[in-house]
Amino acid sequence: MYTIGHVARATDCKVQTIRYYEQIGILPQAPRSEGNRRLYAQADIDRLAFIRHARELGFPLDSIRDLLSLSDNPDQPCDAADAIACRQLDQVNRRIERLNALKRELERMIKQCRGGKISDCRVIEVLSDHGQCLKDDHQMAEASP
Amino acid sequence: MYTIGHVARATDCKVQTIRYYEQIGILPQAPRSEGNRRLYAQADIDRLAFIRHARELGFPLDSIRDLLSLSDNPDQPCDAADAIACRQLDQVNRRIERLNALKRELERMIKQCRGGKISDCRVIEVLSDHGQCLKDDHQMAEASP
DNA sequence: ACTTGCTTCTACAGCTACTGTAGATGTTAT
DNA sequence: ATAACATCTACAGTAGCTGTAGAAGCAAGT
Repeated sequence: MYTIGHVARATDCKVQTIRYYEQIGILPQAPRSEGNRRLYAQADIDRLAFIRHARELGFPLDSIRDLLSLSDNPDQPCDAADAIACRQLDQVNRRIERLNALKRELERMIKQCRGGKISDCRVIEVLSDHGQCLKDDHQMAEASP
Repeated sequence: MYTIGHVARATDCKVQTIRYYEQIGILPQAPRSEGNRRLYAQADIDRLAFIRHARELGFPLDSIRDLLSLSDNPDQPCDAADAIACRQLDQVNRRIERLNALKRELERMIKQCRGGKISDCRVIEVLSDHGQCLKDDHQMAEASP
């Protein structure tokens, strides 16, 4: 069993954040020692590491709750899990695409920079790209019944 | 020139959020109409779209400010821009890697699900992966089974 | 046993990045 | 001209932490 401080160090997460996660129910209530200290097992560390990574990737706690429900209830009806997984996969794919666009632009800039000058930075254009993700204003003419 | 409502619709961003961004200086003070309404140009829409995408990807406003400074000051010393771009590129690469790990696991689950049962969901393991990103505590103890 | 020093405890205030609401005023369609 | 809606300012509230205060637990050295 690990102390909260150990868990915090292992996951690069603030002690208060761990207590906060327990409070909002995304981490289980930790059992306590004689002296009322929280005690954690490896599984708790894994769960917390998962939460932290997902948060850093920009997932809101509600999505993370969803994802965790997949591993918390491995016996739930398959189509429910499938729906959650598909929805999340969709999100993940979109994120990867946009990150790749940003990555390419940053690389282009760095390369150009080595050559001497930047002067034309297109980071904005790269992520503000109207074609692939925005309002349906201009693409709803496609599929009407 | 566009109204704030138009900009909000074009970028899928709340009107109040736009005013908030102006207030904290990440968007410029918009010029006003006769009747005191804010007026925006296409460049503002692009900038805002960029900010929104970056936020969705989990970048804090401070990082976004940094990125925007690249396009705001295209004539700044190259090494400063280079440092910012490299730092951000690094972040981006790490995010992409982790998202790919999550993607693979979600795909595995969905595939398995189509086959009938999930029962072994490893989303947590996938993102809590101690080998590639966490504290160096047990990096060396890894060799023992 | 005592003291020093660190960790953990609860409780609560403060922060970032929004989001919602109230009440007044501007703009547009009928 | 009047209704309906958009925008204005100002401020309160929310999510997701983060910091601080003050008390209590615990481990090491004397």
